[in-house]
Amino acid sequence: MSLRHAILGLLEVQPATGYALASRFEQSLGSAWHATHSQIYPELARLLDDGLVRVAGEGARRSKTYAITDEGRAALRDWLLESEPNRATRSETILRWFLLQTLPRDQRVAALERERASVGEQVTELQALLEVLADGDPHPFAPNAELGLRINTVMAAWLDEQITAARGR
Amino acid sequence: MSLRHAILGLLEVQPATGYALASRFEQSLGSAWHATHSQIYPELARLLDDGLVRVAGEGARRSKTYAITDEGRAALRDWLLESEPNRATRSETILRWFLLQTLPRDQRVAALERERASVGEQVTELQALLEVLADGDPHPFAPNAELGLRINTVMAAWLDEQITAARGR
DNA sequence: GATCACATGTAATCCGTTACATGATTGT
DNA sequence: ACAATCATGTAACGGATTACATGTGATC
Repeated sequence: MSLRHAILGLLEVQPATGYALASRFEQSLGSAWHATHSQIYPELARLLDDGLVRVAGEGARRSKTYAITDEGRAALRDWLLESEPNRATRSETILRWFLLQTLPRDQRVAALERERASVGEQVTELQALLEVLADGDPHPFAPNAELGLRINTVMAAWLDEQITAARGR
Repeated sequence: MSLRHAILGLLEVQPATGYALASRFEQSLGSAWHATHSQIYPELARLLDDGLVRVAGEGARRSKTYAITDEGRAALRDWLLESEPNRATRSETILRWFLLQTLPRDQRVAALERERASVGEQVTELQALLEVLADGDPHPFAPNAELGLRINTVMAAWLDEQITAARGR
């Protein structure tokens, strides 16, 4: 149940509304896990039911701000330290790259070049994000962007090599 | 529908039984996509229904060997070249690493060290696999292991830095 | 007054995991 | 005989995506 713990982690940093969680998900955890409001709201209701979060305040536009409880903190800690990690990863992007190797040379080169451009954009975005983060006060999830940037950098280098290899025949 | 195209990609390399596909999934595509026989068999039935694969032969133990059809090749090519890629990634491992930053220092260091050991093992396995692949005749999916190795290497370096940073306070 | 961003929910469908269930062949 | 591996399937459940649906507050 990763969604549950991702939400607890975000709330541990700071209380938030469901809506705010949806955006922070993308900003902070986007390169590792993804969720939209239609998953987040029902899960918040379940977390409330289980006493792992509480409603810390209600604001404008019927908004409810949720905060993690001590029980929630214990559940997060337990998951991080006691549970057996699931090491599986899922990346449709990388699956595509692998399957491109079944295509004829010219089609493969063209597709690899499009992928390379896309990863280049990703790298640029992450570099910009890191500069913003370097200015503001230190954010607990700042290292996430750094890891994302480095992974994207090796992916770009791999694509470059694949392009060179596919062209050079 | 990534599963469908992953199967088509594996069959494009070589015809196989559902059982063989399940093992090749792990070997060749494991670091990008994961599937077990309970997904593979029903999907093969659907692919057969849609004319994207055919039964190329039946062998011992009621086994059926499937091969990709021209229609299947066209569907794979279309997906790779014409469809909008889904760039989302999902890694419970990296999510964990991010959430570890919510833990107190000593617990965080211990957990990071366990993660570091696990990535170290992964790196060793991939290096061994690459040596095996370097011997045999060139396999279309050999570059996959190389990318996996490089990503794991930057992850190991990142963990090392996190450990140093967490200790040094 | 219109539009945009904030804000919350549900329903239908699809995909993935885990568990159940069975049988054939090979090697010891 | 027995165990391991090969081989194929189904069922139940849970998680994720997409679509539907509605309302509030701020800004132009």
